[in-house]
Amino acid sequence: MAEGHGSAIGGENLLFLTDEQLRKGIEAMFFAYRGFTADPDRILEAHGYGRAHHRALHFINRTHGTTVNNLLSLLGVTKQSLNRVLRTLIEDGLVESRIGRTDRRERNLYLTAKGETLERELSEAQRERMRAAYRAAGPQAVAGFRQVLEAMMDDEIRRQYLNLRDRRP
Amino acid sequence: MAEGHGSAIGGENLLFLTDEQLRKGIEAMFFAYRGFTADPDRILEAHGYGRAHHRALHFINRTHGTTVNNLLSLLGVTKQSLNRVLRTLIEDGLVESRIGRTDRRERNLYLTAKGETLERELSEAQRERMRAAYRAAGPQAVAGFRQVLEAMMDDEIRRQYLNLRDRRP
DNA sequence: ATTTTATGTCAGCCTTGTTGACATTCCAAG
DNA sequence: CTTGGAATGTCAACAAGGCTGACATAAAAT
Repeated sequence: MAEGHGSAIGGENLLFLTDEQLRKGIEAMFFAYRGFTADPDRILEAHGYGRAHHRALHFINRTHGTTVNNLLSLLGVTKQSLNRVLRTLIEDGLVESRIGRTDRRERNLYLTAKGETLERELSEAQRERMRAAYRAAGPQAVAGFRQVLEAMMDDEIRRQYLNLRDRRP
Repeated sequence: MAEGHGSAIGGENLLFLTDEQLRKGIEAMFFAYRGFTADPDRILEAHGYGRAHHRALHFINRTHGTTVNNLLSLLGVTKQSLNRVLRTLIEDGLVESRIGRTDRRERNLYLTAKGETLERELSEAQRERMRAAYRAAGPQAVAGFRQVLEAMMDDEIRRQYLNLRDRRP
C-alpha cells in the first residue's frame, strides 16, 4: 500500500515521512485516545453519566457563565443532543442555568458546588494520566506533542482552542 | 504555544506542570481527535459506513489474515459489536473471511480489492492530515508527539501497539 | 467422550449522535 | 406597536454503535 509516496526530501526542516511512519502516528492517536478517556469513563460510569456529560462539565467549568450556543460550537454537537445532557446535569444539581442579564434569551451556565466536585474528580484523573505521560516523555516531547496536535485541528476549531486561554475569571 | 511551559527545573528531566498546562493538553487531545477523524468521517458517510467500519478496515489491512479474536482485542469492543460491522463489510464484499487452515474454528480476515480501495481512500485522507501536521510541527515535534501518546496508553494497549510494528507480509 | 475455545447470531438495552417540527421568549427593525 | 428573526427549549423519531445475556455450532484439546 503506497510505500514511498509522501517523502519530503531536501534542505532544512523537511521530513522524510514514510506511510509507515504516518500510520504509526495514526495508530498512536487511536490507542492513546482510549487511554486518555479511560479513567474519566470509569468515574462517570459510577455516577451514571457518559462522556458527553464530562465534556459539558469540562467546558462549563472552563468558561464560567458560557451560553448554550457557545457551548454548542465548542462541543460540535446539535442543541438537542447537548440539551439532553444539560437537562440531566441541571436536574441533578450539577449545573445551574441562569437567564442572561443583558440578553434574557440566553442562558448562562455555571457549575454548582456539586458540579465542581465531580468536574474536579474527573479532571484530576485525566490530568494525572497526562502528567505521568508528560513526565515519562520529557519537556521537549511535551512541546512537540502540543505542536502536532494543534496542527492537526481544523482551522476554526484551532481558533476556538487558542481562545480558551486564560479566560477564567 | 510552548511559551515557558514544559520548562525543566532541578536535576535531570523534571517538569514543572501547572494544572493549566495539563488542561491545555487535555483540550488539545479532544480537539485534535476531532480533526483526526473528520476527513475519514466524511468519506465514510458517503459510503454509508461509520467509524467502526474504518477501524475494522484499518486493522484488517494492517494485519492481513488476522483472526476475529485478535481484532477484538485490538479494537477493544465486544464480539457482538464487531460482528455487526464485520458482517456488513463481508456482505458488501470489502472483507473476506476464510476458515483457518491450522485451526478451522478460526476465521482469517482479509480485505478484498474493493476493501483495499476504500481503506486506501480513508487512510490516505488521514495520512494527508497527519503529514501536514507533521510538516507544520517539524521533526522534533513529531518524535515528542509519539512519545507522549505512547506514554498515555494503557500498558496492555501499548504492548499491542508496539507489536504492530512491521508485521505486514 | 467430554470440555473448552472460537465464532456467529438473536434479542434487547443504553448513550449519544442526528433531523424535523413547534413553542416561547425577547431583541430589534420597520 | 407590530412583526420578523434569533436564541432557546422541548417533543418525537430514528440510527450508529456500544453493551449484556443466551444459545448454537464446529473443532480443538483433554
